[in-house]
Amino acid sequence: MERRNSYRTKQRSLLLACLEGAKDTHMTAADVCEWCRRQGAPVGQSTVYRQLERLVKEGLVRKFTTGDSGPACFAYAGTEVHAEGDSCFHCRCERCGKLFHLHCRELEGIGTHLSEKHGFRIDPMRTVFYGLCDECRRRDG
Amino acid sequence: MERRNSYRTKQRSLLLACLEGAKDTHMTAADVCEWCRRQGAPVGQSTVYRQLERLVKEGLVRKFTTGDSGPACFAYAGTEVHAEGDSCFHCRCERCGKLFHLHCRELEGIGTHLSEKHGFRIDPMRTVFYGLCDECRRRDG
DNA sequence: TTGCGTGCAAAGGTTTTGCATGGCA
DNA sequence: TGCCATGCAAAACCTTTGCACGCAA
Repeated sequence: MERRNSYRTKQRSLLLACLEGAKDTHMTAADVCEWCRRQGAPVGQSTVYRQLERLVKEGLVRKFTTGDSGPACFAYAGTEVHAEGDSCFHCRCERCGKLFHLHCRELEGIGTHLSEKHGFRIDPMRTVFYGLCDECRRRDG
Repeated sequence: MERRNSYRTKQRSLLLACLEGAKDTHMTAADVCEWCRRQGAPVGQSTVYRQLERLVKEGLVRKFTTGDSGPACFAYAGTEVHAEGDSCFHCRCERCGKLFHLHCRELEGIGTHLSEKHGFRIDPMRTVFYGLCDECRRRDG
């Protein structure tokens, strides 16, 4: 297998640094774009999309498609939080649209439970819990 | 609790009939639009989107996303009334597309857990678990 | 030098929104 | 009659693509 497409450009490093520096969150393509701009090194959005796609293919970054019609989220893969096989689940608030991620033993149990009792192997990367976040619940009831 | 937003319009019935008549498939908003047109009763796309959204909220219809950046899919969820607080979860196989209903004490616990420990009130109506079903797992690995 | 990567702009496709009209209760 | 729903068109949104230029190897 030949090693193609492997130029190490400034932009690529920048994107990787961006996501690596935000290990406990996830960012949309737009977030990444914005972050680069603020660093004083703007990166074209096509490049952002293309590099992110490549990084996902290479396994350095994980992509979450959240189910609603919002943008996809990306997270650095080289951490505990979003590591392979790890059960990091996401919650989307239907009111404010915010996306939270949850890392919790108890929730990991549901994966096991689903698998053992229902024969269903859940994909945490694709699964998003919809509901109402604490903040919105307090504010609006 | 007042009963708002409950006009029974032709369009609403039509959309419901469309999805009910395609129980074993899923349709995109465009598909539904097209179906209505062929029935000789075209429905505006805004209406399709707005009604589908409402039907999803009411629990009569389920909404899915395909993972790639394609359109969302909708499927009839059944006539059974999902009472408030009822934890009927749905699983969708990403391989074969099949939809499973899960009614299970253990899973009900996650609602409580999310609420108590994470301040997140889950909406089972809207939440879908994505993953791999038993059948596909056996067949394809 | 070679060819991949970049960036701009434009296209593409899906979903949402504003507003006047029409229909249900 | 009083709302709510509809429908058109336009906007908003996210993502992809074409193409010329720039940069890494």
